[in-house]
Amino acid sequence: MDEYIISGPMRNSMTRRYEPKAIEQAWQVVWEKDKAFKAVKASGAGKRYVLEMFPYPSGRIHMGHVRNYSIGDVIARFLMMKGKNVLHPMGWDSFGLPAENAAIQHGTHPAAWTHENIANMRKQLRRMGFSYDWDREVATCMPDYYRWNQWIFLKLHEKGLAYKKRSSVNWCPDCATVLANEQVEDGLCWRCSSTVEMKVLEQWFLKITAYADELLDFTYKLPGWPERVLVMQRNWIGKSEGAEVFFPVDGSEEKIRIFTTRPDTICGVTFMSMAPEHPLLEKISSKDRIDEVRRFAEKVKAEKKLRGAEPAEKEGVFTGAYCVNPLTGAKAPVFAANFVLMEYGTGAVMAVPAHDQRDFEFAKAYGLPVNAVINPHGEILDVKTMTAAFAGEGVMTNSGQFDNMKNTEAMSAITTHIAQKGFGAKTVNYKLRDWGISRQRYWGCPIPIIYCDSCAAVPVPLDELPVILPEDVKLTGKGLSPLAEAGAFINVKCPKCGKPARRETDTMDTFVDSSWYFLRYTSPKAESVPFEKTDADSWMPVDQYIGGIEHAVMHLLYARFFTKALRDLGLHPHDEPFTNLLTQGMVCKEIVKCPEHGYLLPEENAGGKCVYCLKPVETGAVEKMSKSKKNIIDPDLIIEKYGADTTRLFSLFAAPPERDLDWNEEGVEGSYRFLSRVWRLVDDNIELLSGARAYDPARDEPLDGALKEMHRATHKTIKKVTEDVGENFHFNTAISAIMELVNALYQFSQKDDAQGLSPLRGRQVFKEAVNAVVLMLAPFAPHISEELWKMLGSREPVYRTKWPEFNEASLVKAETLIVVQINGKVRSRLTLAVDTPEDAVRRAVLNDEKSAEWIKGKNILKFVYVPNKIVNMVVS
RNA sequence: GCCCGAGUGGCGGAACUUGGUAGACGCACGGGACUUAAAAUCCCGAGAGGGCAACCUCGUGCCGGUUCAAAUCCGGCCUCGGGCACCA
Repeated sequence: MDEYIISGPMRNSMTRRYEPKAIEQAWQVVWEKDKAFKAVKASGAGKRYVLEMFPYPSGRIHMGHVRNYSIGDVIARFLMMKGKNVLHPMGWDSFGLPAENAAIQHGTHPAAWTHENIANMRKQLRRMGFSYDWDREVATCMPDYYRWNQWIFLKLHEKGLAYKKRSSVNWCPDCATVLANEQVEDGLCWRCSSTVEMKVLEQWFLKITAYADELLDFTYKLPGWPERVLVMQRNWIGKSEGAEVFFPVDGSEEKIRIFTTRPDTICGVTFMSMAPEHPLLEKISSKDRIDEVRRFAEKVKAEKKLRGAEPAEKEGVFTGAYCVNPLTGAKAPVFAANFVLMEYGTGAVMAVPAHDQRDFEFAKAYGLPVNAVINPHGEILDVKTMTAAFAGEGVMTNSGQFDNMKNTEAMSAITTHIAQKGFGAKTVNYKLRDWGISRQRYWGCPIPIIYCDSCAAVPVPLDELPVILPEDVKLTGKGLSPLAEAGAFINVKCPKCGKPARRETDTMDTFVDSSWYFLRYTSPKAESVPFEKTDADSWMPVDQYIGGIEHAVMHLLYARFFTKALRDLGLHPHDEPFTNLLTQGMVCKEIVKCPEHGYLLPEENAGGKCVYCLKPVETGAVEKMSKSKKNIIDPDLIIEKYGADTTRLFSLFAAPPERDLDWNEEGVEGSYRFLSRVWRLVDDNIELLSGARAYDPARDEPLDGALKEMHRATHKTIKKVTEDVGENFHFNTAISAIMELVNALYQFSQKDDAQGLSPLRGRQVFKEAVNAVVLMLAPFAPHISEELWKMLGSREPVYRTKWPEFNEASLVKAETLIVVQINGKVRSRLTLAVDTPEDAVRRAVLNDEKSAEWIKGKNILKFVYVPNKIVNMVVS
């Protein structure tokens, strides 16, 4: 065998190369066979529910998934090793539009396409070695899941929290279908580029506004959420307190209802602005103005569509009507104005140009009067010279009995006055709208309602659930929703009167599916309830939720709403679903472009040249990986080349979780190199390691010299990694700490004298450190850890092994480095015994040659000593 | 416009929670060892400028402040990224 000695230090014929593929597959089989990650509630240990946002089964996982799930897996595996009862499930958000599009394009059935994708992605996730309890897998497109969507919908309907109303939707006349907001690009249909119209349709809504206050209040009770997500949710809910006031229309019985947050400015009203589509305009506009008002409304409607988000110039038309200020009796002209939104408040705004910038601009454009009612403290506003509205605080003026009050006090005084006089009342307004869940789509959860000519909208009886989505439908992408053409599905008998009736053909928004899946995971097989109360009670809330920031508002708000609504249905006792939220950054990569062939995939770039025309490529900005920019890396290719452990390790090492991560393959190689280095550390020293047990500071005699230092470094690293992983998710620094320890072990392993591996004690210290490295690596790179752990002679797999503990006494140093500053600049470094008293430190500094240079001939003004750390001597 | 977040070597990032050696760890780079050679591996070097050297000066977006001491705290500004955007 000797002729097969492999070159390199300390290699011998027993050496095994690090071959991730074989190891990883083998351990995945073991974990699966052992049901290693099955969540079982055992008494005594605390529960931890770790959850990553489940994926849409698009067909293949992408780097965003890899990152998201690697983060979750580190947390889950760490907690398992810490002895917690961990629930770590995975499933599929498997209803949605891409399945229908694929069906239309490729002639497959959405169900077949989806199931194939799930099978494929499940395989990919298993290849990554994530610690999921696969027995709890759910797929929202399966009847055993979506029947409970329907059940919950009916329960909400019973409570009046699901209702139907007319509302406008995006409508593509060419495709004859409704489009979601995100499918409208610059006012055009994303598929056929026709101009999208607004169409009024009957839609089902969920009354999320009933929970607006609670959803808002709890944003102040979620310390484990990133502040920016909470801020976004608060903005979205958009609560504002103010007053509702009625302005009678002069010469009419009609009253204009307005909402204002500034009742203090009511005496400064000089005109009224109303949304162009406000229904009252038809009634109050004068005969000679009505046509112009209508034309204006049409024009604004058309412009809104075209422009999308950009704000327009302020425009309006006079309606010919006047309203009467209920407080002052003054008359003010009524305008239809393009900046007033029908959707918010009451669709009508009292205009106070002196104290509102929009009203000010409008007044200037149309030559309307400006009337100041608040003076800034110590100043008097001059409406003739004002160039902008004054929106600050001040003292009331021109407001009759309220003059000389502070405007902040006048707000409530005037509101009270208005209420007493019956002109209006204090009110609260929200930007949050009820959630329209009707989708004219096939691949979604059918809404369990039957329409009967005699009984109207009748809920499907609970015992007839689920309403199964029929499989035999034509998918053309044209005409009506596929369900509307599925006769066998539509035609039913009315559950109430038995007469022929029709089923609802709309399906639910897929956000409904994802609003409670975390509850279903607690008892995924429950057959008579959406989830068992006892299971939800004990596993919920999710302790750590991890996902992309793109869900900051929609999904996370809907999930919070459902949690509260289901609580109020008595299904579980929790107020909030997710105690801690981690929003991970995007995975980005440099864009590569060929002057002739446009964006290039990484594999189309051969050493800086386009593979098609050999022209030099241009490299652009680092941007989020996307198919359209072609800056994507297929996780499978990376796993194939380097293994899952390397893929995981790199995605955790290259950046902290919240920050964007730039993908670069050299970095991946670095991670691979590190794992190989750990492998060799064990493999090259396997005989030494098998011949020794680990040093145990609790039982064994104390160490000194290099052995003590090695031992101390081990425990220092355990402390650092435990904190970084367990407390603040600083995975990148945790990994770098392990790297440092490995570097130190390489140094140590090369010392074969009494200060190294020569004495048995040295080998025991070495083994203690190597054991710690392997265990600490386990959450990041679990396969190699298992393999090395076995090589180190353990009979128990890592997943059943406890996380290493650090020993406080082992951290204690005999000597410490004192940095010496003179006038704030580092001039010397002294190594002194720990806890050397201050006067001894002072003497040491004065005796120190380097320091003395700088002190010589000067007066010592001050001596600052931070124990065991630093000295700063101020001299002059 | 408003609200967040971030600016540190050639690059990703560390130190910011708790003011105390700025640049850990990794990548890229340079040097050495091993090799017939290469790869791999192991070791060493490296913020910038100056000096033969010991060392010195400067240095965390900019300006100022607090402090014995500031990347870190405070005030003002600049740039980039994100979110909201006529919300009455």
